[in-house]
Amino acid sequence: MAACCANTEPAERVIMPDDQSIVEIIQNEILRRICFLETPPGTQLKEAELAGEFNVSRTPVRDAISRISHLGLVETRNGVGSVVMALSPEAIRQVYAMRLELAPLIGTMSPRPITDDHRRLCDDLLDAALVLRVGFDPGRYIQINHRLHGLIADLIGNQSLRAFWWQTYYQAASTWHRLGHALGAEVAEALVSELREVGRALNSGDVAAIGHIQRVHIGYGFARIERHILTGP
Amino acid sequence: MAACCANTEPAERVIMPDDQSIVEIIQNEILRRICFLETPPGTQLKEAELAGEFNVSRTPVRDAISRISHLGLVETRNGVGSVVMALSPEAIRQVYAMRLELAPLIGTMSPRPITDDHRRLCDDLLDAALVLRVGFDPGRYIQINHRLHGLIADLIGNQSLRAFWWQTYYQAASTWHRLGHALGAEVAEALVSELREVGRALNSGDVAAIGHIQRVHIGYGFARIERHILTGP
DNA sequence: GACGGCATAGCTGTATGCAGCTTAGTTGGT
DNA sequence: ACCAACTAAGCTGCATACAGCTATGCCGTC
Repeated sequence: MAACCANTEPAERVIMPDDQSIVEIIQNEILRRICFLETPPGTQLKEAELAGEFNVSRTPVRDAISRISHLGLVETRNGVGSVVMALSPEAIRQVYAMRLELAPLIGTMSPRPITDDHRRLCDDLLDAALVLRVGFDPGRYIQINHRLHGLIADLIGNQSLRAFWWQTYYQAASTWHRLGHALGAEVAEALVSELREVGRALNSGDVAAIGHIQRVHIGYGFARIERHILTGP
Repeated sequence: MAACCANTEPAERVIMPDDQSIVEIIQNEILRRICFLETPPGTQLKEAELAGEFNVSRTPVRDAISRISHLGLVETRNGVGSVVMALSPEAIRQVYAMRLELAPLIGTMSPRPITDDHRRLCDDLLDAALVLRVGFDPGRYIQINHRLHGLIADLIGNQSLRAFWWQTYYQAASTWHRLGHALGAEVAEALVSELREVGRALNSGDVAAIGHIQRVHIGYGFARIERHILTGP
């Protein structure tokens, strides 16, 4: 569980002995808000404001924003501010193309062992998703997706792959979470299917299967995005 | 040529209209020094010292170091300093495993067109490598390798893949450049072979071939590292 | 009424000061 | 001679002040 090469990883360990610095806390919180659509594209991330919220000075906030700038989700311009950006349709396509390639590698590149915790979490998420199918709630949908992503990322043994998996997740999340608001029933149904398949693979102890399940459902998600959002290049 | 998702990319365009900030300049310079072994593992990166060198305050230097911290090549500890780290043998293995998977994708994920500039550069590099074969010079070896990497990265059309390609390059470079010092003749010979094959592929206009050539030679390089450096886990 | 220039408010970029932490060296005691 | 505690130096982490840039709204002019 080395911390190396795992910047964008929220490090939400079971026991969190406060070993992450203030900058990392702020960084992860900003990322979470972006992919949870709490700060949708167009929102200004004012350093002074965030500084007041976290009871720190502008310095750590500035550092946090600077660290996540490489994801392309935030653009900072001098004299103007840091604004949350929606990735261009072409960028989204490239991110998804990358995720389609990375997914099958989850099971082939030294995956980590499946534990009962993983199975339990998957069951819980499935229950939550079933509730979602009846009455859709965008916030809960995003949260379930997020925790499912964390579950799968936890099975990735290769540090580089795990870091890339998180990076592309954050880049893609904002866009297709926005889609969830539009067509709740469809994505809820898809999420239930995905969780059922993942649960089956977990019970079989087959991490490779999970990788391919991801590959399949990322493809479905991308098709939905292409259909409903992406119009221009 | 969007700047999105391309943090670790040195942006050494033909015309560099000074559009990169001071932080980015310092960031790229630090990374260059690390992978050129000018600041070998164990070296302390003192903020005040670098600040004096670039005629700025500690703030931008601090930001630059913070931005590259996610690569695992620098570890900053409070009260101690920022020290250049050698990746653990296991981390190196994982980075190489990742590069072996990424390489074939260069040709399949919307590669960019080959131009005469690419062919000319490859010829120049081959000439330089031939000279190297007679009298080996670690510094020149590293530089040729670096420019070859830049050439290949320039053929990658997918922004995510290009960013990952750069990230894993920096992570791997320091280690196998260290190896170059030890066995000059062998790596020089390998570099000549690689450049000849890349040149042939460029003349055929076959970017996919270049991806597979990379895959092959990364495998060779990794085997050399396993043989000569990696001993512990 | 419309347009151009200007002033002003607000943000980021940078410099600097200070507090806290770590380590190495030193000094005193046993 | 050895060990322990202490002291001082040096570094990072954070806070704050200021300079520079940008956008917006206002006012004067045509």
